Amino acid sequence: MGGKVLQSSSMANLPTAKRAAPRSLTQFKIGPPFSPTSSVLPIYSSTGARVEPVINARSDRGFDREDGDWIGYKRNYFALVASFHFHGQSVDICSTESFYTVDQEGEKHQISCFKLGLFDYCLDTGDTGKFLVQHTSKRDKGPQFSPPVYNIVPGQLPSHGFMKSIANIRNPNRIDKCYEQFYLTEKERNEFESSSALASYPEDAEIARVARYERMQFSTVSKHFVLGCNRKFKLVIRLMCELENGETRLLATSETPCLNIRGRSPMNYVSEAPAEANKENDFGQKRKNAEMSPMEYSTTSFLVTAFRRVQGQAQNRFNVYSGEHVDRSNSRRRTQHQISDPNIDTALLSSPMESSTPRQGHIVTLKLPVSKLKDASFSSNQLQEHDPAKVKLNIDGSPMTSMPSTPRESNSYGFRSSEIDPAFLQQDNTVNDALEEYRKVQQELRILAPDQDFELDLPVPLTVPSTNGTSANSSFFRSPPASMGEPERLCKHGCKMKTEEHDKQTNLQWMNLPGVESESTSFFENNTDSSLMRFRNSLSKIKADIAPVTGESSPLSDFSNTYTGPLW
DNA sequence: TCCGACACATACGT
DNA sequence: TACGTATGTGTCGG
Repeated sequence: MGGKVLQSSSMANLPTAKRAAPRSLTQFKIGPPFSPTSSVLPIYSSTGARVEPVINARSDRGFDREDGDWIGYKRNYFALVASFHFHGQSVDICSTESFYTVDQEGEKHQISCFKLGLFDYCLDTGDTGKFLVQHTSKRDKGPQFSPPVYNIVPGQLPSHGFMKSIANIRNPNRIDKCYEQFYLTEKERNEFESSSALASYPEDAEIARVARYERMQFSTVSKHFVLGCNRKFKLVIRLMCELENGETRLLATSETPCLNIRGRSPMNYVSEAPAEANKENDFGQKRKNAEMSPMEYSTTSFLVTAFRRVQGQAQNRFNVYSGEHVDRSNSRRRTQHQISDPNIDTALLSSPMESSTPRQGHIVTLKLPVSKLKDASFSSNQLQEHDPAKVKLNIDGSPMTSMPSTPRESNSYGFRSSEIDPAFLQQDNTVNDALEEYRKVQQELRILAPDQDFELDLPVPLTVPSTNGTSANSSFFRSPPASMGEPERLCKHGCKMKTEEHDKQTNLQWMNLPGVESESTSFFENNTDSSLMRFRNSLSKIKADIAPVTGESSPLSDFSNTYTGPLW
């Protein structure tokens, strides 16, 4: 691990997964960085209709629930899958439809390609893109990469059970087949309408349906990882697009709740009795259960630009979000374990200057350079809340992942809809209710204050098409191209042995594994995404501002009671 | 105290 | 069932 330079373009030592021809890093390089005030841009189809992106993501390995906190270990791997789709649209929309966006200046830009990436965000320092590394299966002996940024089309998130079942496959045939679930085949990517988005995707780069991140670690190499001071993170999925001019823009983000990343130091166990932490070797590193535990965090395209206009609170983005993610995601743990209150915990850990814990204060104060002390002091009482609008997109992404990977609904290899994450399939009702509510309220706002611009960005996670989608007949769901030929069947000694019948049997057994059936992946248990709650709260504020002016009662008064179901 | 490097144990795929 | 591999983590030393 240590001492190795992060590689972004090498394909050496990767597993025997099916891969596209090597390509240059520049094809994956993110374009110019955002200006600090840039924000999430809307997406429109060629007809001018607004389409709402929904990000679905889940961690299948590497994080544990402990005393109400999410815990990860720097030494251990974590895994994550992410996909996106457009609300109410088929996942094959990119083969028939094109998209454009409109920037802050009102300028229209054609979208040539969608991209999706995984980024880290350090709540203690506000740093992003500095800590994640991806290993190959060779671990210390292999190279390390920055997490890749995928060229991606809409897709369906595979279930935890499915991901579990393919976590360690080594059979080349299975790997090949698996690869075809996660990436468009040659045939699929060649079947599109000339005016569609898919026509403008890079020809020489893979196109993913689902972004798969395996063997990920929070790097211990980073110089920024100072003495356990930076240990609270969020993982952020960003849906981006590449414009015709080559620039990259942000379209939506989804993030985890606060993750407490433990290193090997006893400092990372401050919420435990020191003696307890030191009982275990290597400073309390706990042996982890080998069972993969799922962790879900769906969603969000959100924004608050409207509130700036309506309420005149230009800085409200931060205020609106501040603390809310943390509070909501940890609401239950707070009542049960005060010591694990993320804010209290953070105050101790990230405030060396004010810490009442001699060990921490002593260590950090001694070793932190002045500049770092200055940086650390800001987080004495609160974390640096992640602001998706203030991201830097000039972070290189490795073009490679360690494994190929995602299931389609059904194909010639027998993948079934049960391998799609059930949570992904259950979003419709909740989200449709929210969407209807949103439209209703927006209409009200226009009536109440016609001279105001109430162009609210929809913050709700949106849904997959349930019945009217064309997935079943989509070119995205066809068999892999014959040109790929029949994979050579070899035994472990390299002999061509397996018969076709044997292969079928093997695949059937694989598909019938108990773990393959979908299981609950409700990781954040309806608390994951606070964007809808924020949205509703903010609408209420708008209502409160407007209602007195108009002096009329409004259905808006009942907004908070309109929808009482789970938000996500 | 941190962390790279190596070693070992165990689970799992074939 | 043997074998090889992936991964969690124990340990040493700089």
